Amino acid sequence: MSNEEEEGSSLEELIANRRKHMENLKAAGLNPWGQRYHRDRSADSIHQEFAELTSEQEGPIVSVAGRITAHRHQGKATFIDITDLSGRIQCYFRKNDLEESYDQLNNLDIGDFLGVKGKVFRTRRGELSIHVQEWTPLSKSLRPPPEKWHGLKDQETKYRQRYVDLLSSAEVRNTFVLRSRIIAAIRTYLDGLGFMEVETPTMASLAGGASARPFMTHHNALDMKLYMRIATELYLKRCIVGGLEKVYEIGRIWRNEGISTRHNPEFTMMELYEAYSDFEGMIELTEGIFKHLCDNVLSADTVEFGGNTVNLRPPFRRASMDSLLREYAGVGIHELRNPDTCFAKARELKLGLDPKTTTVAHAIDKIVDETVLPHLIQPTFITEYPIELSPLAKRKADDPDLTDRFELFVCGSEIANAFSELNDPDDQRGRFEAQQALKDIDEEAHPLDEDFLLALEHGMPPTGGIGIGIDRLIMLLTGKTSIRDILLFPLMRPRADA
RNA sequence: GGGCCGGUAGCUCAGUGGUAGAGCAUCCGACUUUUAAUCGGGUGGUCGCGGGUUCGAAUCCCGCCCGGCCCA
Repeated sequence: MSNEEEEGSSLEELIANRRKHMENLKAAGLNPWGQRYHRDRSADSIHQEFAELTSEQEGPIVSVAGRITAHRHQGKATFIDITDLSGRIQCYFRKNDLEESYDQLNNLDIGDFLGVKGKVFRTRRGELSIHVQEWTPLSKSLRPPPEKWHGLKDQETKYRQRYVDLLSSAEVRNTFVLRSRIIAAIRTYLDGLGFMEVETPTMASLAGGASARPFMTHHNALDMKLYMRIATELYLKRCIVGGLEKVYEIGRIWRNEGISTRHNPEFTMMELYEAYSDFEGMIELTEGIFKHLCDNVLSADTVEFGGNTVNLRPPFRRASMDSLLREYAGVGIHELRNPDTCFAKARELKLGLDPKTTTVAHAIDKIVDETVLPHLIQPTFITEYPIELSPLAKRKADDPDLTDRFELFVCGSEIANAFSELNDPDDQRGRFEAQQALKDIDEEAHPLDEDFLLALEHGMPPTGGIGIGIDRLIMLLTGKTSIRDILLFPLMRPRADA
């Protein structure tokens, strides 16, 4: 042909082309950046509603809006696929019907937003479509989307530019829709049980309630050091002291640790406290949540995760840490609480732990990780944690070296952690002090929280509490083995040249 | 922090020492029920960045950046 301009397909030229189309639309009196648009159907609802429509029949006039995901120009007829969050619908444009506006279709590009109005019909080839009578540009996409068939594969771009990942993949969109539904279902379930959702500080002068390194920040006006929270536990228990009885919080937690397929520095935790309950009550509650999710979100009892089929329909297996250690490590929990036995076992397992820089609690944790967890594919409550690992949990009545606590593991991954809450302020002070004694070798030791002890001295009823790692749970329910695939915008190093 | 793998056109990928390729997208042309539309013709590259070896480097060597997987 004889175009005077240099035509090319470098990114700059692709953008220039789209800008030219934008100008052409403006010149034709069409606004490429659109206005509010009334749509009376979603793409999927049309497929639902007119599933039985035959090629001989004619449906009503409908209006839909979405992104152009395919463009099949065929002389005096054009097919354009419009995709919205619900799905895709094909739109059919004829020159006879549209007169001069038909020619303006040339100025639409894949990726643009478009509103259409027309009659529902079924094509010769059997595809339900909209015979367009009116179309309205809603927004221009000045940059080209990923390839239509293979989509976006590059992991780095998928994470750095998640919007591109989302707009080019219904599967990715569905993962995040499912994430939202899971969290909504948990709220619905807890609200139905009479729990109230509360909000506690994400920044405070102390970061307690868990073993982790916090992020630090600074408040200018007060000129004070602040920590980002690593758990919600100690504030939620203050709520129980105050008589709120049944509280939960679904909120962001920050832990200053490495990044891996299971760790992002900020993540979401659900913590819940119920007065007059205990860890047994938390088992019932956990199983209730899973049952609710199976029935209302998954509509299934099993999920595929990392090559395993996991049955999430309660009840789940319960096993004490002692029995599991005896079975898989050949040593009981009471023996392991002895530092000599513990580090001898660690050496035997080649865990590379140095007694001078490692606490017994950490060593026991590692031994369990190494020997027991790989065997726990199906949901399993590990119960009766030793006191060293559980500085905020109530002692077992018949064995004060153990606690009324459990953790729920699925596919070797911790999903929940719960216990009967320690409400004896003197015992709690002792536990905090024991943590302080470890500070030299364990920088993640719990800080001593005087204000929390003051609260306990006012009296906290017997209470059951639980924390559920929402991201881990969502990984499990969506079958994603990397946390980055269920976080919209995972933390990335900045690009040097971008 | 360590090991392995990867970074080439807007996207998906070939190319392992001798003139940078394909498909899709894009541009031009044909085509009034197509659908990964089809057919014909074009355009498009700092081969992640920086050094080195070589007559010659996307390719070999060294360093760095970013990402993935595994390990600690």
